[in-house]
Amino acid sequence: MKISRKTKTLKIVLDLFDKRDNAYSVVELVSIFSKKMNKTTVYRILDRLEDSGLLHSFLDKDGLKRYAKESSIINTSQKNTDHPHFVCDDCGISTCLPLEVNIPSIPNFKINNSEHLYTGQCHDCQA
Amino acid sequence: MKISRKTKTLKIVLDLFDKRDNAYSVVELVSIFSKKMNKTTVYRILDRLEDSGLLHSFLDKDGLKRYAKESSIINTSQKNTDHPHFVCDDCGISTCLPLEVNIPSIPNFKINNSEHLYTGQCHDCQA
DNA sequence: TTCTTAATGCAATTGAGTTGCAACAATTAT
DNA sequence: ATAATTGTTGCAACTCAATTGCATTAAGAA
Repeated sequence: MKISRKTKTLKIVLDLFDKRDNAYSVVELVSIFSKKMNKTTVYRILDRLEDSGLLHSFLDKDGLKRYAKESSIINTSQKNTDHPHFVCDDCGISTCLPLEVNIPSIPNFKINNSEHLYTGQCHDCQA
Repeated sequence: MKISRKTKTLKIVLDLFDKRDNAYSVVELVSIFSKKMNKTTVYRILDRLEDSGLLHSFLDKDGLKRYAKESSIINTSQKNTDHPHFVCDDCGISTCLPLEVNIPSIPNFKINNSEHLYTGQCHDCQA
């Protein structure tokens, strides 16, 4: 799928992701944009942006969906979704980690996809 | 927390995990036991079993909580929760993978916990 | 400027998971 | 063995992220 119409709301969402490389939960985004667009619209725009390859998503420890720019990982020859993600237990900030993910080969299992989530403290939250 | 009372429903749940080493989603378990106990009871028993260290849990790709025996990983000197999990895209079967998980050290990040989820085809579902 | 249809807003709905509370039953004390 | 204690269960209601149907709006093409 491609983005067929550059609407006002779409630009607002893209602006945020252009400013920062963090990953945002949908809940956060709905709240951030609550005065500017409907919650359903947020969900649908994120969906579209993921389909079109501009964003990617993952689930955090609470099962909440988080989105980040597809390009927000620095070094990547690999498939972009296959990098680990980090979520700070304290402040909730969430980022893509510029790390290689090596998919193990396991007898009798054909692995198509992997998700790697790390949690802990980010730089600012370490005493 | 410890299991203080060995109730009938608790035994029913334990029996299932004793029989098979797979990981089950709570939704599956609620369905499996629907004639024998209330859905809330299933949730609470699983909670208790995890607290007491007999089960561990993780979230699958759909954000559904899955439980498996704490001992269902074969070789382990490491902390039990830190092994990868596999969920078959086709049949949904889910298992713990007997693999080492090496937690990377990343400047400015203190990592306390990691979750690793692989999806693809299990042995039976590969053509 | 008009037409086509993608995109939006709103309200209602779904589904996993949680909570309050009265009733029940596993263990402990008598 | 019986009664008292309190952990456990069932039920109904609820929370909250996410989805859906439908009428309305607006972006881009004709």
